[in-house]
Amino acid sequence: MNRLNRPTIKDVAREANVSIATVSRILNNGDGYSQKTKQHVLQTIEKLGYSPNAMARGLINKESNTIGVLFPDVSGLISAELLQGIEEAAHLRGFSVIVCKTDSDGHKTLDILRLLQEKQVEGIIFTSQLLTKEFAAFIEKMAVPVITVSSYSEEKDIPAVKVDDELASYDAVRYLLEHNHTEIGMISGPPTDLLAGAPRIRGYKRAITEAGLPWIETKVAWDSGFYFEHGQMAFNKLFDRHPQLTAIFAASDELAVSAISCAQERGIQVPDELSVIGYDGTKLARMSLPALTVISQGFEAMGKEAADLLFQSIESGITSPGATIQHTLIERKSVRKK
Amino acid sequence: MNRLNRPTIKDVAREANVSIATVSRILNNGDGYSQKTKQHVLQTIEKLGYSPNAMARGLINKESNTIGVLFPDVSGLISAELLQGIEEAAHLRGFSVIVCKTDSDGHKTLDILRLLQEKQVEGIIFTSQLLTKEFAAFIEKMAVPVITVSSYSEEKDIPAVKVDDELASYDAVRYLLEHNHTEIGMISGPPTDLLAGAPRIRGYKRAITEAGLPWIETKVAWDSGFYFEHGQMAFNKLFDRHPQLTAIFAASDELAVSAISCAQERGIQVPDELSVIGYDGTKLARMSLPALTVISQGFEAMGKEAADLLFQSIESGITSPGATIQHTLIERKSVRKK
DNA sequence: TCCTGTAACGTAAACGTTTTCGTTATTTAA
DNA sequence: TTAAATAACGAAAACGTTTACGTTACAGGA
Repeated sequence: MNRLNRPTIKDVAREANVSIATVSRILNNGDGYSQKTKQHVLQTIEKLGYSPNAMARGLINKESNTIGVLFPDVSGLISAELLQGIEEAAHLRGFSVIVCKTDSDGHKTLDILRLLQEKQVEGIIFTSQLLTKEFAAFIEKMAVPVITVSSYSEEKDIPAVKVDDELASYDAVRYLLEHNHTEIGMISGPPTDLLAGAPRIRGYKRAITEAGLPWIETKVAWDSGFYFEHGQMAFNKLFDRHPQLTAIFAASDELAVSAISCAQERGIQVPDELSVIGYDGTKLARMSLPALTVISQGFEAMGKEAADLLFQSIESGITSPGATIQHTLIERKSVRKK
Repeated sequence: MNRLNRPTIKDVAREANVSIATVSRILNNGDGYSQKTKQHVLQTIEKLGYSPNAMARGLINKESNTIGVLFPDVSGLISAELLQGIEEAAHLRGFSVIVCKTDSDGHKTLDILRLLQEKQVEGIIFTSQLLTKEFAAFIEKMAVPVITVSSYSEEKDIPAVKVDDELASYDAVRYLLEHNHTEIGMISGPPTDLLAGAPRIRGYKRAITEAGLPWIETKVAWDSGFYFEHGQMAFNKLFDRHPQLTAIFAASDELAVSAISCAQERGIQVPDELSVIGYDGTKLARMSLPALTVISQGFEAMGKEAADLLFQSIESGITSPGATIQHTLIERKSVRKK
């Protein structure tokens, strides 16, 4: 008996007067036993409360039925909605998901990868964080499929599931332009952020210049991130220099909501005097006041898609090509209609 | 060589001309080897890129270094913030966390428990869902510690980490009373919800009656849940019957935010004409407009506390007494100051 | 000198499974 | 009737570890 006093397949075999091979065959519904013994064994399994040990099983089958998911931070809506989709897809396949938080710390990330390797995960989903060459090399040695979500890799041939950030931003600003805005500012993430910073700024710039409007660098402002707290300073920077702005494109839902708050503080009405369009399309956008018009990434579906692709890789052994997810524009109440 | 061509301890031993026992001893820094062989073995480990197999290790040690966490739904801020705390605590102990979503489905929940049992998790955190006798019986047989969070069990002796919902609600309504409100309505969850419905209504009722105000049943309204979508109907029910209300206690952040939206729709100013106090204290409350005054449960800290208690149980073998978390009232801008 | 102690290993069993071979007994075909 | 096929099992190896136990070699004490 083990420490936990859990019955093993041996206990079942002994109790049922058969060999462990027979019990195993019945559990995996192979063949090589009569219906009578099957019933009998099933009954003693029930009687003893036996449950197979996935570690022993995995040891011999070389499978853990587990994947690992890495988030820089797990406390927000983006990770939550992604996880919802991932868990859903995993559960359908009988897989479990181990959730890890990296704190965007390279050292910790490597530690986590090492841990996941020891745990024999069969695949890895890497979200919202640059997959560096170092990480890629490590995972390469792990010899399990990876897929990045809302990210990409320094290394080629790592599949990615993401929206086209530049195009999505372009569409957001186009929408503003189509509603007769010409004084459009942007609250962005840091331009040094190659994942969600720079590309969105590029989209903004392209839409502006294509519309024949002057490209004015100070019309895009940012702080150090994409959270609500980062919005305030950026908003103030923006409006101190450009009080004439009539529209803002914010690079995240939280930044957009922050902008609305700041506007209100200055007595600027949204959307009457200032239109705001967000980016992400989390549940927060629906709950904003006024409800936020956004470019939606559809995180839950994205998570599901990523997991599905990962499982395809796991089963087929061939690395997925990835997928670019179609963003959508959801019209709500934060942009003044023309 | 295995399917993944990963080197095993045998490969290391052969390459280094020692026995696997020696390699194992070095890896677990026991004693019984010279510094010279240690260096040599470490080098060949590095050279081969060897990584121990946690399943084999766990099989013999009877440990998985893994806990399971069950959420009814994983897409919201509450689960996200809880998870943040849980993951943090687990990682410190070298544990991994498997996240499962039950969809509040009893059958699925049992399936998941079975799966976690097979995976040999060493503990279970059960959140925001009633731990029925059936579940408790199953976990009892698993012989691993459980702890409920924001919930409780039909069975005695199951430790719980939660705030005192009734008291917290009482405090919320007291706060409203102290700010000279006498016409106070409540947007609640369904009173049939024994976890977060009934107790919060009780707290409301107690505060009202203790203040000498009449208990009017129609002043508490609800729909089928605690989400943003559930708020609208409840708000309308409430205000159609009681347009004189000057304050609302909402049983969740989302319901509170929903109330503010609905009020705005009716041209009611918050907080000038209507004060709103929320319950939960997620990040959403900070981002609301006006920023939401709330009873905060401190989910991240709660998750951490629950995990810490669980690990104590795992290590000591004795079942935790649980803990009731102190709620706090965070004053922001959604309640009119007296 | 011989004995004892200890450092530095190696051998092999054990963990709980799956699976490849047997090995029976029974049925079927000729 | 007999040979061959098949159904219904059991024995044992294997998966990658840890660990109890045994063994060797050498140092030090008497």
